[in-house]
Amino acid sequence: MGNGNRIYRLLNYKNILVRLKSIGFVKVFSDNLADSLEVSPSLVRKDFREFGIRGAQKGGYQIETVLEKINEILGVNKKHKIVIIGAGRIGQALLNFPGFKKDGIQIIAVFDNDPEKINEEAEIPVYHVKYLPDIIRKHNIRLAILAVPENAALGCMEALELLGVKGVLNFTSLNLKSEKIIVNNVNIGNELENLIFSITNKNTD
Amino acid sequence: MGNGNRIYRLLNYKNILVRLKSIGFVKVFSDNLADSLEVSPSLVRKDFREFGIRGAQKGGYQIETVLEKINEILGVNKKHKIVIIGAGRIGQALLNFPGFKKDGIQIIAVFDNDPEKINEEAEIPVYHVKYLPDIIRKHNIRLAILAVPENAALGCMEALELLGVKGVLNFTSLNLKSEKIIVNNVNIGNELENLIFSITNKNTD
DNA sequence: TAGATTGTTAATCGATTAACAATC
DNA sequence: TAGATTGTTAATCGATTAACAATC
Repeated sequence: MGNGNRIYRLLNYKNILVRLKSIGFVKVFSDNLADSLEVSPSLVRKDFREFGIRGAQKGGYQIETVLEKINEILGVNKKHKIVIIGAGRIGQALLNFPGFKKDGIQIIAVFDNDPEKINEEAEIPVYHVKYLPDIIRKHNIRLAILAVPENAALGCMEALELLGVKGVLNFTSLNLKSEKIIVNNVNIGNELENLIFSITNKNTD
Repeated sequence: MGNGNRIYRLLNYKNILVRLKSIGFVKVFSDNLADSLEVSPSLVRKDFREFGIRGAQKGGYQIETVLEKINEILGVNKKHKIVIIGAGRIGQALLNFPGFKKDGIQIIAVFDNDPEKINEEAEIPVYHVKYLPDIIRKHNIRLAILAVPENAALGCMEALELLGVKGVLNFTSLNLKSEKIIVNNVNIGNELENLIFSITNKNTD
């Protein structure tokens, strides 16, 4: 945990600020952001101070400045090359996911072990998984998205560890951990079950 | 927040217990689960007590009993009928998502406004979105998965509110809120950016 | 019995909020 | 100036852990 939630808040601030900017806003107050994210204004100011984002005592925060700083903090100013492992439905959905098309994110290749899925001539090529080491080394790739069937997940993780990959976004239902790789587990099944719990136990006030 | 994290832990306990059961285990100790989830044994015991799951002072917890209780708490013993709005790549990936095939989850229909995507004869039919009200009322549906383009998200939410839907699992990049509906926002772009932050700022200890 | 594990209370820890002086 | 907002400290709140009596 630590300041884990802070980063998610930062991402939310960013989304709001991008929208505000697009409708011509220039300044924003901690109060506005607090309302929108349902936290206290103190927390917004504290978050900003934590990352060295400074406001003006009277004029609030300059949206442009805050956005630049947030992008710098998040590291999205730099190019990030990623690969997707698994060209099944989830892999393909992620390949075309609009949220990955922005910022510095560049999908280099997709991998699968099904010959039918291979397409080395595509704009973003789909290679057989046996070429994974070559491509990762050639492009010095540090990030991988894992969208394979559950029974292939551990094997992929081992390969990625050996190849020196630094981060994995894991869409399999296996809760993966690694000493060498930072893993972010996205468990869609759990998200649905959590929602089911919430509507079942909703406090009807 | 509140006990929000507690439910996610419960889902993780469940996943571990299912695996333990499948390899023939009968009992489990708070210590084992604590190691696996990287929390303290006290917390495991506290979580269980909170939901009325009792162990034996010497013999730990009966896996079968705990699983039944967890499923009861999560409400997955009951049938849950859901619809998916949006038959694009994400919608289709979710339609075939293995994690949704289990438990009491039943996907009734998919909706889209693109005539090319309509397929009313499929095993899980894809209807034009104009039939959304009919189907929701007919099947008394309380859960919807939102997988539409960003610009259609707010309109869908309004419709779902009017139709009395109780919960929405939102895959659009818009952070949705509602007075009437419990919304669980799954922002895949944010998850990737969070991972990028983590590998950029990793403390190399 | 001795040993081990639960159930539960008290202590700790960290995150969030309230409050307010500084200042534009 | 008066009013409003930041920056920051102290207070609060809640979640987690430590500790240990109860007990099998």
